[in-house]
Amino acid sequence: MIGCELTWADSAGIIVETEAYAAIGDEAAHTFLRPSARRFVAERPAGSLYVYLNYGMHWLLNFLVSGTGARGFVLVRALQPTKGIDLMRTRRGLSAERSLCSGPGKLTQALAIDGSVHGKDVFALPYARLNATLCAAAVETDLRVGITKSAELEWRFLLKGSPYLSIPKKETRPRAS
DNA sequence: GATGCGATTCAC
DNA sequence: TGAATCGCATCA
Repeated sequence: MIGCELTWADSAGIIVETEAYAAIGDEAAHTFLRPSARRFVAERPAGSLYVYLNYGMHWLLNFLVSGTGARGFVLVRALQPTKGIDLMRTRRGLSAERSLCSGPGKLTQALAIDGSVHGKDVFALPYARLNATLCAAAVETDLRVGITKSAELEWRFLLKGSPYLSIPKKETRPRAS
């Protein structure tokens, strides 16, 4: 999904950062502890939006996805704003384009996404659209952010070199001698 | 019912 | 570094 443009009503952005959460065996995923999340995976089609309130204040946007034999969620963590940027500035209460969508809670605020769309099929929403814009996006992986369980998995995906990431890739720089 | 804990963000 | 703030799971 890195490099795809997410259009949401009046605003849009290119997805530059995501994280994967597996429905089975991933201790950091909601499915690991929550029956409601497991039911969601079992009952809904791929493309369903899983939107939940984090820390009591931030809406986080996930897509239910289906792979070869495995299902799970893709958390959208950062966008490069492309449309409705002034609208985003108003919703975010700041002007720096770099900061409008550089975090999972920031981008939902910028796009005005909240729990009212939880469970909806993104392909059935008239005002939502997901389309590829980059044919050969350079994708890097990194450890997931803010995770304590199953923390060793490199399931964060980044558009290489993008200035719109929530956090830059943790570099394994060669030790100075 | 009470308690604890986050897939975060922002100000100090 | 800490506060804001709420849904869900767990336990009494």
